[in-house]
Amino acid sequence: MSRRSRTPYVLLGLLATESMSGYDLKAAVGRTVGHFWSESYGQLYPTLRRLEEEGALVSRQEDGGRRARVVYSITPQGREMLANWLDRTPAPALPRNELLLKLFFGFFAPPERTRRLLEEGLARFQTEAARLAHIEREVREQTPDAPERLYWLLTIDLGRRLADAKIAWARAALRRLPE
Amino acid sequence: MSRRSRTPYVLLGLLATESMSGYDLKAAVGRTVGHFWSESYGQLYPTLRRLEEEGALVSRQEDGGRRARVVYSITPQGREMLANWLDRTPAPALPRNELLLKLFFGFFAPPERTRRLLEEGLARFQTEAARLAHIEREVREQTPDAPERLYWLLTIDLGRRLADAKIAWARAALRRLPE
DNA sequence: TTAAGCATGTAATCAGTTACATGATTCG
DNA sequence: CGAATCATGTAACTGATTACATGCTTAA
Repeated sequence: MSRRSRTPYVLLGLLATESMSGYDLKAAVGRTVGHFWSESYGQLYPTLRRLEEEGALVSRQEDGGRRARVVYSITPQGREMLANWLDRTPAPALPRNELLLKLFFGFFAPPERTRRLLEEGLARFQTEAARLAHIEREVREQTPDAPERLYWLLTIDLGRRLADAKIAWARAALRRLPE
Repeated sequence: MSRRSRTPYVLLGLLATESMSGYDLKAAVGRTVGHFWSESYGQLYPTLRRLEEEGALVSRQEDGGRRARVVYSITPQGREMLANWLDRTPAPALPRNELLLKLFFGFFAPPERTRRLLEEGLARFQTEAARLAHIEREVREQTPDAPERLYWLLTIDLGRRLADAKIAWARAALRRLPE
């Protein structure tokens, strides 16, 4: 079910706070929702065009010194489309975790290989935890009065808890592994 | 990177323990790796055929009473293919979490809607935690001597820790939400 | 008899990534 | 001057789901 793309809503959501170009949007996705979402140009630009055709966005050329950019702004219809999507309960995503898949079949690999799998995972989880801690500090310091801030912090909080849980798990798993 | 399908390896991995039909494999995926992986018939059957063409699997017809089934067994080449995949470090998956996406844009929805989002999430996380606890009991009771058991339990352990972290987060988030 | 489960498969469709193409501007 | 960054896009490909098609067997 729900094989509908969510790309339109990511773009509408970000543009609901601030007008931006496609290029800016790509960067904004990475900066703001990057720890739980991603978008590629190949989806982004065609979606922007489609949303404008549907009246959810309007664009204006902007050329000040640098290369001409196309800045998109959300329309009332766009806000309605966003609100409509927010009102629907998200379908649970089909899970896909390749690390766990390899671990599950770990019996068929040399033990030291599985050990390394977990060690590499642990390193990634630690990097992720540090990154989220950094982002949280930034949000707390740099946007003390943004009304969206609570929601941003809540998503970061889950990210941190999940990263911490993965770190604790990887450490425990390494202790339980043979050799 | 790594847009290669992992379907072949899921099938090889399951068949490395026990020969099965495509129908059985679909059920086995749900039963064993279902909490972090999924496969559809549309991927499964063509992949089985391809793997047999490549010499990684062999099939035999089996008709005992019920409808004829095609049972697949892994070959030495298949085991090598599996080992080869296990030896490679998995690429980190691009994250996609629709619940967090909706929460991130929660400022643009009525507060009670965001509250419900979290309540529904909490309910799902609790169901998931209970399901994993049940699976763990089953594995501990029913397969006390399977050599793969440690690896199965490790994947379940992460699932439980993540579910618990999500539950704690959702409760805390509900307390921080306005209204 | 009829519904549920066993069993295998294909066609249509789509979402999404990657690689490629192009060119301006800015900074070291 | 060259590299990095700004900026916008398209084409090719493929992974994957969903819906559909078919028909047998078994138990209520």
